[in-house]
Amino acid sequence: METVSEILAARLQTAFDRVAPGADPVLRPSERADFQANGALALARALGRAPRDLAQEICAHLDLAGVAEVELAGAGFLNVTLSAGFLDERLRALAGDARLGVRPADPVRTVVIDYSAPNVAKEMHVGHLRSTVIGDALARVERLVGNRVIARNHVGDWGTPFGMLIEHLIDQGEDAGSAELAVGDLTAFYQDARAAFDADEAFRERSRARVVALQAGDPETRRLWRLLVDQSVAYFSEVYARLGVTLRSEDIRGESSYNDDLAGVVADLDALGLLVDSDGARCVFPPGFANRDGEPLPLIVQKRDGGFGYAATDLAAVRDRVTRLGADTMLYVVGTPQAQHFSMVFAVARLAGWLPDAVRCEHVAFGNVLGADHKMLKTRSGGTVKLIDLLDEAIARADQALVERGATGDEASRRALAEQIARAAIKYADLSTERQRDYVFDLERMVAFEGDTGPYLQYAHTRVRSILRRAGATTVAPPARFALDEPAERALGRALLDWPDALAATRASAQPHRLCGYLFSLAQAFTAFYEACAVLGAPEPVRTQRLALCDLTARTLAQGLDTLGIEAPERM
RNA sequence: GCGGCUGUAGCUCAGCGGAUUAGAGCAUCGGUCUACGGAACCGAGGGUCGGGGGUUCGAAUCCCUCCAGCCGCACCA
Repeated sequence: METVSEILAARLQTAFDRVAPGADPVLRPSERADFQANGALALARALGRAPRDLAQEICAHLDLAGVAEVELAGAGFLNVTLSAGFLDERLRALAGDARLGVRPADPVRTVVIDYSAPNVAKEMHVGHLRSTVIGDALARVERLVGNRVIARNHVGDWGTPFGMLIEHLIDQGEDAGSAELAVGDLTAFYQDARAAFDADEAFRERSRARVVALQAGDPETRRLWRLLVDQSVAYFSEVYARLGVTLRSEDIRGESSYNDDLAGVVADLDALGLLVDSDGARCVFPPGFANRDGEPLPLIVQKRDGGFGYAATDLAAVRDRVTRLGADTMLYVVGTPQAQHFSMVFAVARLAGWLPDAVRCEHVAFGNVLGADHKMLKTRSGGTVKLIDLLDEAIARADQALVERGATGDEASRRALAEQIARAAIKYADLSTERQRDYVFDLERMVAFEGDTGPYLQYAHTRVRSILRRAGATTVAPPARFALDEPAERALGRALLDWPDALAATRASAQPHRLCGYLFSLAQAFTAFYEACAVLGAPEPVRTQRLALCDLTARTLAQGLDTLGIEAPERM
């Protein structure tokens, strides 16, 4: 079904086109009405006319019969107030739509989302939290609209550290070593390897030789490497499961999976005449990038020693995703520090013709997670914070809160609920800020049930569900009409109709915090309605109408939370 | 030095070129209760939107400049 804003936009466009073809009506949500169209003001300047007169003229061409009332206000704003009949019609359509007004993508597009990207034999820490949580939310958003989503987990599984890691595995004994990795004690494993490397010249020598053997494809070395990778992947899968993240092991395409393509990337760049030899390194100099001395900045695809840089891997991945996967959109959910790197990689890919203009390719950058001191989040001893420790801490706090509030039921189900709340707390806190900013990690606030938090949204959902449970009906009959006589009813109805637009805004900007903001305002609209309007005790036909509003609210909240990767429990 | 990101209420954050009082949440203070979960709701106080210029009828929003913080700037990913 068409969304409310689409219907309005189309009608307004028609009117504006009559006055100035192609002029943007500048339709926006309004605090003074349901929507406002500000386009007349900008247009007035372009045409050298008086804004109010122009707005008046547009108004005369505007046909909103059966949709809304328009009022000319201020300097030339068009205030749009949706009519009761129109709201009724749209809500009845919404109530009968299993998709809650979200149109399936047509045509279906292929969206490749690169996210999470932990390193083999290294702990998953807070640095991976944002990529994992944001990427997974974006993947869910795309799936919801019906696009074909291909998740790519660009795991760090290659490079010089693996010589050292494999030698350490040998020293430790395969069984002991892999056991340590399997239980997720990756920090110790990596640090011990590092310590040996730093302390022992013989170990260093072996490590270097091991890297050579690995790259040469020595079978025994590859077997040991595979062991490291497999153990780590098993651990990652566990973390994803506990976090409620949809990444599967099939989504993993480690850096190593592009090894066979790297020589081809270099050769093709060379054939295209883009390759420049600089101090022995083979580089591409995309225009518009300068180093600290103002010289052109290279993207190094092949190092002086013949090894390939990560730029080569990223270029190979771009090519693979465009040509083999057929990507229409590619999102890279990677931290902000890599902005320049990605912008160079994309620029080179475009130069080489591997990235057609029609393919949207975007670095979905995000800021750091900070501690209470506003510095990068670290443990008290200064180490990195394990992702899983963060989750455990949140679970403990959520569980404690449940106990304090006298949660009933057995310990196992309470614990399960605490885990749902903890996931909601952590994910919502991460997703609800504009992603480019750094944000302060404060468990106390995140787990709180008050305010703009994940648990508050879950709670709002349980309250709606409670009403529906008491009503006893498994399916709520759509009313013959939504009267919406109470202001709180009307506000809730309006909020429900906005869901597809909120989703669209989230997609266009790759900003999950828009979805969070929408859900929070929906929850607030519901609680205001809840305070003002009795549902079960209301006389018919109001009761049926209000029950339908409750049903839509419950479905929208649950759907919205699910799209953020957050569960919506029935009770809490 | 060049480039990027950030700077909005005591704290954490929204804010789409617009309309008297720049919004939320938390915290503070004051209210609301026999409906359906008070883990709620309503209200109040609290802001030179980092500073200064400029464009505009109109700027937190666009442009310039300065300040502060973080990050990047050739063979680690």
